[in-house]
Amino acid sequence: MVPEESPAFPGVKLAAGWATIEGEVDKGMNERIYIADDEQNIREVVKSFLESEGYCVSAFEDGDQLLAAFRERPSDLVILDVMMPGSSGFAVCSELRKISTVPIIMLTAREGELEYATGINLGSDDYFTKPFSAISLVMRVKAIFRRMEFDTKEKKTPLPLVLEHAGVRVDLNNKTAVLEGAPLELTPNEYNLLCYLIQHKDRAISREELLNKIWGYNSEVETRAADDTVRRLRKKLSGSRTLIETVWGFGFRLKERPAGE
Amino acid sequence: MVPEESPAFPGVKLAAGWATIEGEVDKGMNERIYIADDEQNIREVVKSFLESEGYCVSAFEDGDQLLAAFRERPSDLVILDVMMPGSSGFAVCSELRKISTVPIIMLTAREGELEYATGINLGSDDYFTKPFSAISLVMRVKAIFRRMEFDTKEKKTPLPLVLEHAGVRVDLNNKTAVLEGAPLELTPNEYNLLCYLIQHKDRAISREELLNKIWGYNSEVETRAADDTVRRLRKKLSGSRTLIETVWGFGFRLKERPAGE
DNA sequence: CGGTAATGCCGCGGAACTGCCGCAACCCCG
DNA sequence: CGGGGTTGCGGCAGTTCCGCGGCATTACCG
Repeated sequence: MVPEESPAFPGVKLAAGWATIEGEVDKGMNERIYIADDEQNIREVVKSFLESEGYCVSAFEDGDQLLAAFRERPSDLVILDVMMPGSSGFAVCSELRKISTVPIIMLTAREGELEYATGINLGSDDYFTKPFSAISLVMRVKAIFRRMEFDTKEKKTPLPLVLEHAGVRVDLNNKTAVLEGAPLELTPNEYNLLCYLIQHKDRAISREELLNKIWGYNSEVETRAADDTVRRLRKKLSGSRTLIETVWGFGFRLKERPAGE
Repeated sequence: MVPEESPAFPGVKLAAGWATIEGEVDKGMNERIYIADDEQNIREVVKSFLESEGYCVSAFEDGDQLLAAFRERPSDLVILDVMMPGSSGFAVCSELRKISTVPIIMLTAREGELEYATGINLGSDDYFTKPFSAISLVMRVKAIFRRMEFDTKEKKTPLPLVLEHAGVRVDLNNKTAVLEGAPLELTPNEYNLLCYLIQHKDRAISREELLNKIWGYNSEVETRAADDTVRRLRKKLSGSRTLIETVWGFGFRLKERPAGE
């Protein structure tokens, strides 16, 4: 990556050393973050830092604008200054909490402003006292997203821990698959595909559905990508009684191979 | 606008009309929760939040009172501060574990990061570092109850004081590890990691889970940090029958090396 | 206040994975 | 039976992921 100049701070190199706080490049995750602060400095430096980590950031001059934008289109995380013209950060926080459980980070000028919240934050997930380190803030943001992802992942763990179909057994706990007793080496995509197919066995599933459920709704892959994974999965399942049929012009369907092949 | 004061707790600001988290409706379950914390703020805020979610909450100023109440009438979940007058949260946790398998959530200040996973090893189910989000805590509580409901039938074995796996023995009392009779020199992180892996042997564990459970929910380390500790632990375990597999694109899994070689 | 251990981060190189391309085979339908 | 769209296949290249050595910082300790 070529060192890029911050538009807000000419002469300040973003990529020199700290732009890549994590070796990760933009993965296209693009969680959206709203930030409200009346100080232009703070807005822009925080925005720059977060954007360099791949987040989609919108900055607002006061909390009311942020609130309006949030009602229009919610974000995945909110950063609020406490001291702002118009509604205070606390008020905005409360308003947000009426309509959402979005994670909120509060920024405050003095330690005392949050004294009542020592140890706990009522509505916000965390708070920072100015002056704060932009890197720390970025880390905290990432930690919050990490925790959220873990929570949601744990939450949607379905009831059956073991899927089985025609000699193929998939253990959701181990993330392992077994074919007639022999372990089956599957890549992540193949594994997810197999799970989804078994959970919807005997049902015709469109390519569109597969792409949405396995590759994600905002995936940019082409339709044929599903074909490839199906093909590779078929190869590894060859010889078993599990069969992935093609539904011509539509998608696929998992069936059990009839006895006399 | 100023956030309303909680009628029950003057000085503690609560937003009017908190949206029920996840919009779930009160099912009238009324699970009972005990919480012990010497800070009144925390007690009352947590109590309010949990009660607004339909739980029956009792708060105690220290762990001994909680313990006494628990012996009198057990609760369905316990929240323990680590730093308290009288018995520490860890001590209370151990005592509780002698008589019950009740889920326990530990709270601690951000300092003392080395003992992050101590609570986990003592049998607590989760670990929060202050400051934490009350909403996150509530979500965690709900997740625990959700999981409990799922494996009600599954009988939890009382937490063993010595973990063993494929020639590796870990003594939770001494915080020592032995490999085939020879003492194993482990750093704190390595020790905690090994404990967690053995306690969840054969299960695929994501990096997020490792970071959350061992480094703490508010930790700011990068995900690759887990890789490093795994690597160093692998090195010390090389030559044993204990194997830490990598689950590509996900995390790790502890297994026993097959007989061959 | 130096020395040692522990820990996390960086960058690299290899390996695994994955989407895409072109082509041939296939299917449906008139 | 022929044509147009669809699907399967081998190969390929770009991307992502992971383990490793090395290094800087921090914590611990005498």
